[in-house]
Amino acid sequence: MGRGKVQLKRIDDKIRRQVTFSKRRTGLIKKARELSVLCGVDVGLVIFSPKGRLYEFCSGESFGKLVERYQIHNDEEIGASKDAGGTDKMQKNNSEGSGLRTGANQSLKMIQSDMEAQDIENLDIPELTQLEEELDAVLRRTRSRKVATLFLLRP
Amino acid sequence: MGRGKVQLKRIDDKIRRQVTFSKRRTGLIKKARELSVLCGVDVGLVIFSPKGRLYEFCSGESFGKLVERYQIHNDEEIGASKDAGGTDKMQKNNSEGSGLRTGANQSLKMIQSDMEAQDIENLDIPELTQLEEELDAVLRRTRSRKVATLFLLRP
DNA sequence: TATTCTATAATTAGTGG
DNA sequence: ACCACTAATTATAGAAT
Repeated sequence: MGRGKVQLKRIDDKIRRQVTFSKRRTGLIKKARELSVLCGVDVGLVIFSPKGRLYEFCSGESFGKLVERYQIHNDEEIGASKDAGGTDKMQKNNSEGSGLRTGANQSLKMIQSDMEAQDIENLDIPELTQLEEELDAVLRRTRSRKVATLFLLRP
Repeated sequence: MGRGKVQLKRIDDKIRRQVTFSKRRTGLIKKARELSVLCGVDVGLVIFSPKGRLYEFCSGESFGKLVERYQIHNDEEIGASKDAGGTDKMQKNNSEGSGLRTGANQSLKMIQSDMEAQDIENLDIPELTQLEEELDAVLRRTRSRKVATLFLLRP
């Protein structure tokens, strides 16, 4: 799917391999999501990068739950619904000229510095779990605020 | 990809849904294999059909092996989440005896203080949007790290 | 229900920023 | 390492089997 045909073997060139990894990983996750939505099925997908970083997609329940189901799949299955995926965005910068008001953007700055710190790499499971929950909560709050602002505080 | 455009919602017609499931499932597994081969990465994929049938793909070692490892850790570290069964937990034990290591939990503390601050209430739309994206990214990273840890850091 | 045909939609390899 | 572009490959919706 592109200018050249694809050979089913490991791409030698490191750069090209990384680029392909990035593109195809995104595409694969997208297709996993489409399958789960279009057909109403549960899909779990994990991708380990060469450096041990993990990318995952999971429709509905958590990956852990899916794994549990995997173990008992010979018996029967249950149904559930939720959403876990997301699009890959990760842009940074716009540090100063963004028109951010001081005082009000403390949260934002905290998150930014948090993202730059590599501390996450050193957290253990309980810490990661707790952080996950907290982030999830903050994200919900942020989205709520956003929607509320959009609907209620129009100029 | 076909005679008609695709709408990202569950296909109503049972027959069409099943046909699509069959085709896309095949395609998804093929693409998972291509990604793993082309880029030399490990990929695990599980698909539960509505009727409980399981389809899977796994590069390298079997998915079952990964699942076993996952389960071991799941029992050890977060076995408590089993009895709850729900998605919403939100306990806030973060005192100090929680076993959090100083240094490594900088991120966590930042988020915690962030949550306590009410600054989010004062952000405008662009700020909220940016914060939303950053949180989404951090959350994704956190979950990735968590699963990666579960899979890779066996004792 | 799965597979084949094939016109068309979707993905992506190569390229440049 | 990510974004946009575009040509070309690949996947697949619909129909038929």
